[in-house]
Amino acid sequence: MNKPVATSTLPRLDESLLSHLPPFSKLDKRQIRTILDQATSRRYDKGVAIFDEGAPAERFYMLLDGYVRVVRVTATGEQVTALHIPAGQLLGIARAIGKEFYPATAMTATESLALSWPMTLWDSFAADYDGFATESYKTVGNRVSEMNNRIVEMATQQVEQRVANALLRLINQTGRKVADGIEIDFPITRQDLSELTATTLHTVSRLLSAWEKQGMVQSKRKRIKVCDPHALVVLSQI
Amino acid sequence: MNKPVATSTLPRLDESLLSHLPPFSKLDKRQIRTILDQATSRRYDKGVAIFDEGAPAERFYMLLDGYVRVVRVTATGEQVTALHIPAGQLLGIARAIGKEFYPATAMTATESLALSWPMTLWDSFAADYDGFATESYKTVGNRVSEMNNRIVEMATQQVEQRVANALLRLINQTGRKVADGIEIDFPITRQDLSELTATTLHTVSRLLSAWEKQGMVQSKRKRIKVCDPHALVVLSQI
DNA sequence: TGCGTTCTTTGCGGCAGCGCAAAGTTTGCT
DNA sequence: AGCAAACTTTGCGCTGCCGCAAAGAACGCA
Repeated sequence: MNKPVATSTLPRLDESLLSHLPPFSKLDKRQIRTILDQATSRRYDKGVAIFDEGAPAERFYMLLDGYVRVVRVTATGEQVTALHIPAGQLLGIARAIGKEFYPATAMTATESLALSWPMTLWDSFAADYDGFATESYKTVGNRVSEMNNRIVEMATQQVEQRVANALLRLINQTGRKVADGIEIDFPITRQDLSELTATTLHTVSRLLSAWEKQGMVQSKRKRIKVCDPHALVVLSQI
Repeated sequence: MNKPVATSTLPRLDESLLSHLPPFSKLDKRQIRTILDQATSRRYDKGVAIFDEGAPAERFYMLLDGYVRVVRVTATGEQVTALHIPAGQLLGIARAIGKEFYPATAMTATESLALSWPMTLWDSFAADYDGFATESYKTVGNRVSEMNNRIVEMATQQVEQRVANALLRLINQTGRKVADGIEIDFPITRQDLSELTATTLHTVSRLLSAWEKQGMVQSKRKRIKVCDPHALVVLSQI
């Protein structure tokens, strides 16, 4: 779990970075300027931790580019991915749920770019900026819903259905239209998918092979393209 | 899913009902009086829904007595219990996570008593009463943590360990010391336990039988007593 | 007290998916 | 180009757990 090397406050962040994102979309230029001037911008390599589970929640983040996996590690060292977070969302908002320590590790799934602020600014943002608190709580709400869904899924569905669901969620969140299908637009391994669906990389590999034979997906190393989303939906709803 | 019959505002609610509960503990007598005067008190039979998944989130609740299961029902009618909520906690606080509809069904596990307020009061409570909002968010945070734990558990542990964990959680939350062990102080069936741990009542029954033979638990109809919690801890951590 | 309902126990067969193993493929590095 | 590391595929045997079934035990009600 190697930390990123350099912290850099870019000379001048453009206001358009934030102005269209929900937690900030109600603010005027001057407010956004202020917020940006307080922010630290940092680039992260792929596969590094933005913050670690259990560490003091000293900063909160806005993911500007890339994808982040929210991961928990078990006593025996296995990783379980709780969520995928796409660009444009807040991250590490422990303060919004009254936590002083990060409850999970945030790991970049691709090279990523994020702004961050000291957690001490959280309360002033919430107080000063209209809609900021509300939108943050909505973010929490969405994640709660997603976790809820995953619990139900894992409790009631078979591996094949869970993997189908995970793929569908991924192409919904982060899908990119290509020639003959929708591709997950970041590198994702069989291992990653297995950690998302509580199975093994072997089983995922077998499933993808089978689906490929049926023309539902196409995959190569770290790339998965869904050709027939509808077939997956059908599969997932058995 | 039969609804409770009678709504009754009791003649005079005692302030001590709320004064020691975290979301209200920082308030003075006059404030609590005001809050109580706005509250509706209602008794619920065992096994009824306090509110239903998907319904407009029109009220929020404080569970004064009893136990509530937070349940989601799948397309095929199976029930999955996401959480158990003991007395003394807020319930149905959809507003705290920016939701307009209840994300799950709250079902009483025992006869219960709850106060409730119209959701329109949520914002004024948050604005007027010191600590109310913060404590509510902490409640959300704790539930997020618990859900997270359940996801990890279901992803990595075997049935035996999950059931052991569920029992331990139940005796921690709602355990009552008795002669030679700790008893879960509300009626819980094998079926209930299986819905908590994503398995079948048969498997739960078999496990309890086996554990009883080893002297770790004692159980009768709807009652489970843990005699050797430590042994369960050991089991759950394999 | 007797009867229906709800809950629990136990046996048995089957199979989904895991664990292990080994070989094949792609990528990055020097 | 050549090698190591990372990722993927596939086969095979095993087993934990489910599904089905059926009987037994406890409770609630008339």
